[in-house]
Amino acid sequence: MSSSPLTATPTPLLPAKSKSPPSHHPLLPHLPHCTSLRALAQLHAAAVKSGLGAYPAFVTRLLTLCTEQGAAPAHLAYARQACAAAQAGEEGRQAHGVAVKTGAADHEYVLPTLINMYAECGDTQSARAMFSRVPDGDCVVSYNAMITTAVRSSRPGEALVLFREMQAKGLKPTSVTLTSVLSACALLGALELGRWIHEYIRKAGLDSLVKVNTALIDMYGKCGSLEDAIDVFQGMESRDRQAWSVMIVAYANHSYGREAISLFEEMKKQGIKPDAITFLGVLYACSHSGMVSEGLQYFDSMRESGINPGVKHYGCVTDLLARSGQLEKAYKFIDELPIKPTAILWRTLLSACGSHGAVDLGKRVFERILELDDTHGGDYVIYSNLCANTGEWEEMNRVRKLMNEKGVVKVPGCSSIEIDNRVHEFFAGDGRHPHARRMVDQVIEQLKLVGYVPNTSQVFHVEMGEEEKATSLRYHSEKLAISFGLLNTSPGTTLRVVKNLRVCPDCHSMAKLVSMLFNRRIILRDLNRFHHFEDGVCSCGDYW
DNA sequence: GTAGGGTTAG
Repeated sequence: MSSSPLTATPTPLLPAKSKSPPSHHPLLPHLPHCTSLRALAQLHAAAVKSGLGAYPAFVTRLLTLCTEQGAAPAHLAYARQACAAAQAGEEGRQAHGVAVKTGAADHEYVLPTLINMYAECGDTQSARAMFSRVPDGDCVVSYNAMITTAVRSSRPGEALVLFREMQAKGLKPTSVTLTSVLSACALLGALELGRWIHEYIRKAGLDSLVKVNTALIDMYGKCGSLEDAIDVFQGMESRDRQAWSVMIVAYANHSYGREAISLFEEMKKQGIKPDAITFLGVLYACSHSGMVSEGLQYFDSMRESGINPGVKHYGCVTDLLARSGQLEKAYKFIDELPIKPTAILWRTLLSACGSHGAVDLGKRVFERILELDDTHGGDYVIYSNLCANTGEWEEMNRVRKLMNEKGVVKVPGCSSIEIDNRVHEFFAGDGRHPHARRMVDQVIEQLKLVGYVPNTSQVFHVEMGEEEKATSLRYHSEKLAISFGLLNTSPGTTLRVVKNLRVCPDCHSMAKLVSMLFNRRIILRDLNRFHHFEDGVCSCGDYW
């Protein structure tokens, strides 16, 4: 423990978020009458419920009382929740100040809370400062807090580095560590590591915990191994809503719409009530399996289940309509929504215009997007590609010019491959990664040998004949084809490789081909994360 | 004290 706890007060201070608080806090006058910590907790809960939990004067007063009454570590948690909820960095700092005053700041229960609080307020630096104060040897929970934070901020690689560090120190991971690390694996598509963790979980006897199993299902689902996800799900003794939901999403991700839906029906039969996210999974499943009418029915049935549709549900319905080619209907749907449409909704439609070659509507949609958000590089790319594909060269040039004028930042598309426990990431237009070059070259060669034409995501369904199958396959290929080949090996050659490996015969043979090439299991998936690529070294090289 | 699920995207 440090003898000068004040040095723990972080600098520089984050500017306090200028959320103008309401002039009156109905619960504030009650605070002084709370004579027990329990009463304080209740009042705090009420404040959070009313949305005024982070009202600065309220938080300050709460903290003062906590101090007076000998703040137990748990009370800092109330403050943390309140501060995090409002991203109130300043009030969080006050909570920290209270902790320092009461000598609780270095308490083994308090440090993780502080780490988490700063992380949730976006102050990574202070979170790290707190972490560095954790003495070695008794810091599993603090590690957990850091790992969780990294995962939540989409930095799975960092989470894995911390996990390794923990192990090197001989710290025993808990179920919390393992669920977080599994989430990191899911984000990275790191199946081999995920399996290793699964083995560890079995040996540690943690494989009956619902949360752990849910994380496993999610990891397997996102890493391309649906069978393993099903195995875990079926092996569970009890399943809660979340477990059912992840399994539904896993099916959906693999384009098993029917299975996703029968699971949903089964879930309801067993008396588990779906929530908003379960419905998202169901809608997602429908839109990615071409089940338009079913999707619309489920959308309509949401209110009967007492759930109000949110933007994301609208997004799924837009996708459902647009992907199936009902572009005008999708346009009307967005236009007539009870809420103000977001750029994402229009973007969903724009992307479908792209795959359906609908320039005219695409133009209208593109304009709607620009009204809302003209900083998103992807919109310009999709629209200008659409123009190029339909021969609208003038329009294409205009868009490209516009893009330059606006100085839009292009975030490159990113794909990743796991080879021998190592996740490699590749970025659009960057062919410097040694594995990437070799792989793309070889894959292209092999594809040519079997008569596979690059850039053929549209070709898949053409040969199928049957209308329904054709539509269904188009979903697979459009959704699942990843722009692995954005690494152009020769001018004009774009290769697309399929993400989820067992959706259709074409995809399957692709996967087989790729794994034959390397004689080992390979996972391909797309990630849209931003990483730096310096001196020819991919930052993912350190992950595992 | 720390933990699991969610729309679009070249």
